Amino acid sequence: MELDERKRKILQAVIRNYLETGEPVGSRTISKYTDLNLSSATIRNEMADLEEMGYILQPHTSAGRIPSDKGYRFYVDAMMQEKEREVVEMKEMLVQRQDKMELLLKQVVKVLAQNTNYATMISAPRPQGNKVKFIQLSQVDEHQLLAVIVAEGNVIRNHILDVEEKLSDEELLKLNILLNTHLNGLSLNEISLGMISALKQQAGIHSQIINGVIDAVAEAIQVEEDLQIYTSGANNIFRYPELADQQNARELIETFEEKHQLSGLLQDPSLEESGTGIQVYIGSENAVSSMKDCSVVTATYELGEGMRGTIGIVGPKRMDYDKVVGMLKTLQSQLDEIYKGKR
Amino acid sequence: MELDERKRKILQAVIRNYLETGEPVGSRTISKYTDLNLSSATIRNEMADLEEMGYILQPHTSAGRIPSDKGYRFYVDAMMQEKEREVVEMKEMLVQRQDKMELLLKQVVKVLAQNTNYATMISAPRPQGNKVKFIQLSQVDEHQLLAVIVAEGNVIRNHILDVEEKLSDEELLKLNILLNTHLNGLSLNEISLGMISALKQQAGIHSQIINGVIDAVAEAIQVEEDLQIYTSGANNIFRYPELADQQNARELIETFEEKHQLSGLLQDPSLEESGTGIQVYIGSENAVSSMKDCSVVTATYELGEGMRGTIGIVGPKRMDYDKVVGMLKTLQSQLDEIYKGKR
DNA sequence: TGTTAGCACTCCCCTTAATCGAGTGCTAAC
DNA sequence: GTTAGCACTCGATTAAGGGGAGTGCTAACA
Repeated sequence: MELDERKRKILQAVIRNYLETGEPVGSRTISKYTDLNLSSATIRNEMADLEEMGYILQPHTSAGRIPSDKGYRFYVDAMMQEKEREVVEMKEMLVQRQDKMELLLKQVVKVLAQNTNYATMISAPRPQGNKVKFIQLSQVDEHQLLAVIVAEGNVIRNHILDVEEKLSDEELLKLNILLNTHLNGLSLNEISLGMISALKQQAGIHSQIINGVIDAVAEAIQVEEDLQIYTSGANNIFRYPELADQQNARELIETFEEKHQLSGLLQDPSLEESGTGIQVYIGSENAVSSMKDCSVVTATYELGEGMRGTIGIVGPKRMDYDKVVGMLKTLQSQLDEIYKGKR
Repeated sequence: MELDERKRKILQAVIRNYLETGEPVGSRTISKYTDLNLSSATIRNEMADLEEMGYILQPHTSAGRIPSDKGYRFYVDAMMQEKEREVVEMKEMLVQRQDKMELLLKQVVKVLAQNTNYATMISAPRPQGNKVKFIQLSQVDEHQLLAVIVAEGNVIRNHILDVEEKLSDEELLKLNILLNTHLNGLSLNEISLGMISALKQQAGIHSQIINGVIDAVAEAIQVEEDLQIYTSGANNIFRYPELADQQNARELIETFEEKHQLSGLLQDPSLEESGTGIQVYIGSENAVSSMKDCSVVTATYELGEGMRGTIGIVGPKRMDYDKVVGMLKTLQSQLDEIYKGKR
């Protein structure tokens, strides 16, 4: 059987309607809803076909139809094609551009959650380069040294080191030069144990300090395995009865609290796959079991210097894909602008 | 009417039983539960008295009794007195002492949530001192300066500044000395506009940089109004039917997502009030409306150098106060030890 | 005077039955 | 190919009824 124009229209009408109401939709509704001027009986025939083809299904006999995952998939694919052009102007919510990355990300998910009424999540952009760019040791007070390590992508890490006694300015300068000349431009793999012991030797009595610095360096430039994830609006799931029953709600909330479960969805930022970096997972298409009744829309964003992260929206399968995709697109460009404006 | 020994015992039995089961408890149960050797009829008489006195109440006629807020209050107060002595050894979960404060706090709430099956929260210790301790400007690359500000309590803030052109080492040194001599030891109030313009004048062509530094300083030493709050185990509320209905659950989850609502509970760390720094809010005793059916136990902890934060547990009114208070006490001492071990 | 047994009564909760109605599939006519 | 009509299905909602836990009260007992 083929999915002709009329079937497509009916399918779309069913989905649209279901997106709005959350209730199974019957033939009579469609008959009035569309401009096809067909009677409910005809619609019924077509719907029976659509069901046979797997695009829609009945929760039980003599209920209306709801879209199947396959149906949603059809709808999303169709919509995405249209979406390719427009990048709407989004509200000026991000206007006060925060310098702190963390605050920015938190704000983004929050605003997004408020505007969409879905649960949202974002992974912090992870630097691709992970080389030491700059190291600075300073004496903070009698017994404390401050080590600042700047890695590529301006990832900064501070580390307080305890020392027995105050270093003189010359000693400090020497150590700084020593560290910078040897470590700058190196990645984690390139720092060998041999090099470290050589450093220690040159540092003489301050070899202990080298240890502390190396630790800090390692921490700064290693690609963090568990990416930072921020979430917001998890409570929105209560808006959707089909997600809000005890068991389900609890699992979902837990997933959002234990953010590591989300990393699977937010990892792998491959801008290539679809041209826009936007992907839609419907129902069991995503691997997180607690989200098997949800849809997840993710978008890869870029924050300059090849720093990439992923932003995601989790909602019911009947989510307003149209709006969500639009928002994510806007956000992508906004984030880009923020980065540009920032420096 | 007076709360004699027997009444007290019965009240305690009612509460204990209710804590376990979550069901209203009847006279017959108490008659067997306690070692008073009284018939259910006698218990009934006493219970009627207790109800009249406001310690317990009936959800509806011909149901058992449940503790009122006043009843809980009695129970908690009585228990706290006993509790004053013991500080149990807690599991060695915090053994791998984290250097990063953030990680430590996250770990603490998580472990606590897992062990208690309640929702938990913690506020990061806020420094009392808020004076500049040390400032360091460094050239990171051609067009970027790194400003590091260390405030008292070793609160460190980094700030990347853009500059037109590279500064020479002498210039940098001059600026560093300028900044440190003028700003060290000052609090936010003590940095006047006059001082800033004087600084700018002395900085000459680099006055723009001063602006950036001042911004960073302000950010570093201002007492953060909204304290950092970490939470965990909010999903645990689903374990308790009396909290888990749609409306309630949603509000609670939201409260835990929007952490700022929690700050009221975690602010004001006054170790003085009760000797242990542990406080219990029952039902509407706490100000957060979504928690009117919950009890909240908070404990002030100290992480050295007068840095104080608060840790809190939110659960049903029938929470296991005994266990919770014990845990919090242990935690207090553990955190203290961690701090000591750390430096 | 305090304690207890007994009993009628209350009221929630659970189960079962009945009704309702939206929506279907099928058939026959247009 | 489309439509009207109709019997049918089945979840949802409502109603009724029995069961039972627990109470308050009274009267008897130590």
